Amino acid sequence: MRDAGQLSADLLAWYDVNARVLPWRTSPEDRRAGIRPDPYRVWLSEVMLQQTTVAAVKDYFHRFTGRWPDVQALAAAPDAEVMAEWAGLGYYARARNLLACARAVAARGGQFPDSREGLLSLPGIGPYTAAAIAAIAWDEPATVVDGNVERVMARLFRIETPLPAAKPEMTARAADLTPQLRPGDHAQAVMDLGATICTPRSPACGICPWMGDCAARAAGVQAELPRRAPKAAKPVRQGRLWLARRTDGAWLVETRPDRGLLGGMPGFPGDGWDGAGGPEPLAANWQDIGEVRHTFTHFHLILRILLADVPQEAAPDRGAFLPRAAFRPASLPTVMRKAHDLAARAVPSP
DNA sequence: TAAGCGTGGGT
DNA sequence: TACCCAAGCTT
Repeated sequence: MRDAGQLSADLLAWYDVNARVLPWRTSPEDRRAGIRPDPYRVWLSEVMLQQTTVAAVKDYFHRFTGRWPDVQALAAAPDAEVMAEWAGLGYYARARNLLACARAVAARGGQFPDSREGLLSLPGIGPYTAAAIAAIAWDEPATVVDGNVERVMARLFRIETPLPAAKPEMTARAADLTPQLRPGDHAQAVMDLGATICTPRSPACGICPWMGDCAARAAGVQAELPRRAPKAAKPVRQGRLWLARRTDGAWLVETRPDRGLLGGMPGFPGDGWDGAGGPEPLAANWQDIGEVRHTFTHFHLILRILLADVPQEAAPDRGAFLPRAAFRPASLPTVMRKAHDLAARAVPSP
């Protein structure tokens, strides 16, 4: 295999031609002119991209930056508005940490820390995101290791050790490859390579700039790497969700606890499936209108949906009625939106 | 350290 | 269909 300098040079040449055009990236002309991207946009995109596909992030990124163009604007936003804008993207702790981080940065004058250590101390910024900001926004020779980099390193160096045990070795290999020249472009180039050529299945080795260097390719095992420890089967949980609709069209909604599943998000009162539920929120003529199936990261969920039309003076024990004009299904987490959609189809609104 | 934490698209 | 997995972080 050639040395690290040759590998990085070929990768950067490939990237100069094949870099993906993404909303949070600067244009090729700006890159050639040495213009760095806005750290706020780099940070926001990196947090959104944690365990989330580029396709899913794009619209959210546009809405967030359109509404909150800088970190001070985001820091000043009400919690509920940010959570509502994040609804549907998942991993809602990210949104809570995003706001906490924005407010910490705003409190220090709106400047993100320029060191990896400083970035790591902020909420929601871990080893990957700190390195990504340092490399992409500051052009520091930080080594980013995400799922793409793990896969590329596993194949290039034929690392047979399963993840996550192999992560330290992959990090070390990736660090060896990180150049002093254009480290930010290098970091993005490895990720683009993993996303577009060195893909999980059917990698396009024939057009890979590292084809001749790849140990897994030489051995014909590229499609089998990286190996992973077997995953535990998802259990099935069952429970109920109560959807109370007032005669004026208001829905009974409660804000979930900050910690735990769907933390900080609005939802319909439930029981028996999330450890945060309770008894039915009010006495009513509940009608079982069907079930909602939803899969979370670590369990399958089957929910019976109970719907009731209740009088204007109904006084719930849990949650509060959200007026029709203020109720937007798009501001609910997906499982709750599914339940609402079922109810809206089941019985015509008053 | 390992579990908890969402969702949507691809195969 | 069922499974994989995606620019991970927190506790």
